[in-house]
Amino acid sequence: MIITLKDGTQKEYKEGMSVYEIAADISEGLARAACAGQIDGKTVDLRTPVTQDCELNILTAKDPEGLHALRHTASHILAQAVKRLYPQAKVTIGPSIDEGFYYDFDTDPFSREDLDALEAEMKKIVKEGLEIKRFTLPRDEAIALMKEKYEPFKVELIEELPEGEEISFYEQGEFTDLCAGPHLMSTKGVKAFKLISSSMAYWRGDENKARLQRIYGTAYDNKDDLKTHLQRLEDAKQRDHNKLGREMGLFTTVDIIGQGLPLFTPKGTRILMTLQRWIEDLEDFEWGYVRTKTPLMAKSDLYELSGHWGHYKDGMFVLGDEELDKEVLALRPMTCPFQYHVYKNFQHSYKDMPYRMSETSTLFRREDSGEMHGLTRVRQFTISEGHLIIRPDQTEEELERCIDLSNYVFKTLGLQDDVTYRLSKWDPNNKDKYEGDEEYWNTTQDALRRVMKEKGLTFTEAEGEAAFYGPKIDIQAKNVYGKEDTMVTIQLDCANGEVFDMYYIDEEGKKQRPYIIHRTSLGCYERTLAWLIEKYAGNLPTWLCPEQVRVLPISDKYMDYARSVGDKLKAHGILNSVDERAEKIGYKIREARLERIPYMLIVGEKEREDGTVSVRSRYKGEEGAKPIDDFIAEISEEIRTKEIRKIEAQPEAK
RNA sequence: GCUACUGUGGCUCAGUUGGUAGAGCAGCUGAUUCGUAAUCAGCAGGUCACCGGUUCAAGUCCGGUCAGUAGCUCCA
Repeated sequence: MIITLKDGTQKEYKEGMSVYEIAADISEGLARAACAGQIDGKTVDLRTPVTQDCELNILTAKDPEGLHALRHTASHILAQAVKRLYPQAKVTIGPSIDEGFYYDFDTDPFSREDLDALEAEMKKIVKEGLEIKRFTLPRDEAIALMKEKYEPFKVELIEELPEGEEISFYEQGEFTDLCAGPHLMSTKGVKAFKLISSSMAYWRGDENKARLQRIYGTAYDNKDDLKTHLQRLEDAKQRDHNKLGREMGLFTTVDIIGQGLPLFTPKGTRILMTLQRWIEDLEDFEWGYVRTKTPLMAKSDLYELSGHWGHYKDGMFVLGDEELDKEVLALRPMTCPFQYHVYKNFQHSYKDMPYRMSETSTLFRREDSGEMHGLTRVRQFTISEGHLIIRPDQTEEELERCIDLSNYVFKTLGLQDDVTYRLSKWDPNNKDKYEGDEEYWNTTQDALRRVMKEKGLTFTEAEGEAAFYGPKIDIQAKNVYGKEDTMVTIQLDCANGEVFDMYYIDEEGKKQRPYIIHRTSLGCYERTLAWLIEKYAGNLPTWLCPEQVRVLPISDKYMDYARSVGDKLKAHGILNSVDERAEKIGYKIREARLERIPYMLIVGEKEREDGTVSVRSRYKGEEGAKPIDDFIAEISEEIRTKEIRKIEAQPEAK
């Protein structure tokens, strides 16, 4: 058979040679580095026999799939170490993930000391250089083997495999695990690894099932990559908005006020207001929205009609007792039905459509106590909410415009490269959670999919992530720890027009049902602020800074001039303060840098005489003296265009 | 909500086997009036998250509550 390698060279081999044998034939070094193979684009185990002409690629830890195999092997080594130190522990599953691997065990919780001991045991196993052997068994024998080893979770997994499926096992020394592979040839290939943390996880992600102990780790084929990875985790902690945002004095939380209820300081509020004013003006003046202001609470009757009472009551703050009180109110977890009633207040013609409503909307959601995190998951938050009441024929055009708007917003904030798109679908196996039938969901999901394809977006599809009334386009972003959050959501809803008896008058004077698009443009302000802090490590673009310029007089002889500079900046709408303290100029500069002020204007005798300011910026460092009006013109332009400038002179970390 | 860990002045931390709180930074006051990454001195600030228990004695031990962190589950 003829094998075509990655570089295009062709070689002839005897039929049935394994991927590993071919790698060994190419070079010893390649065989040593090999983690997996790829036959005609399909990732395979190194032990896989090659039976016909094909394109063969030997994957090493430099390839993502190769690294996955290595980490998967690392997870098996972990499992083996756990079985050695805790023979009563039951193994479950242990896949590789983007950042490393994990393995879930049914056993007692692990402490950090336990993890260190396991790490030491893993090092031993790696050093033992155990050969990893693969074998397959028919179903009953596979079950028998796992029963013999008292591994009930594995038995359950095998029982669920479809009839006739090849059931493979990997064996290394005394440890055998049910596994589809691929794996390295020997445990010694896992050259650098670290156990990161342990925590609880539910068997099959179901909170009613067994509680397992999950150990997270990461692994590489060399120590340098591991070191880089661990360093990156450290650096990420420094950018964590929950730490940095507090350090910068943007927000705080107070025990006695409650969980998930952040307080914004004047500085933090300034940033939020800058964002909010920008979004409101953008929507109202450029994107054809009308603004509403609707109540923060409503009678339970409203939520009963909207379906939230049935689907979401546990997530709402309910005021009053249904049993005792005549009237029960609830704080709103969304704005939908409120805006529907604004629409219903007027009779609309087909010519008025689309009717695009927007609201800077504060919402309340009773998140479980373990769910809160910094500014990204809170109980009270404000979003750039909006509902577009549209004719069905306008669906695609309006969906596209919603995507365009949020793309424009992200681009302006410099965040467009960090987002991924997701089509959030219903779960056909869990119909109770959703309103509407199969046909409704297929039609609406198809519409969203079509729009995303037309926009040329790459996106993933996720079952069970839809709203109960319709599917969503979710725009996702990751925080510094790699955890994903929804930043913007665009939802198609063809059902609530009927539920709320909304209509418009068509060309023939007849009533027609509109469709509804639920959408955000920037999403949640708190969450966006968190994202910005992490993205820019606190060094926000000038237009978003709560203090854009600080005026630093050399001594208080020049204080009057400094104040006049400050006033002049203020008159031009430039946020600034004058440092009036009797401190050395070097000290004042240091303070301003630590506070991440983009521009410092230093004024003294020379400046007072010739009407200039000495500019020091975080972008260019020392910029020299220039006329104050020139500086104002420059910074005004930067703010007006919302320019994102790359910071060259990094402020010193504390 | 679940599991583990954590909780000392605004921030970062110290506090030995339980003997009754300490530093740096920030703050305030005074002095210094200064040319580009920390001027000097002094002062003030804590019922050691909260509640209860053990003890002659608890920041230190035990229980509960609240809050924080990671992960799980959830996120209309």
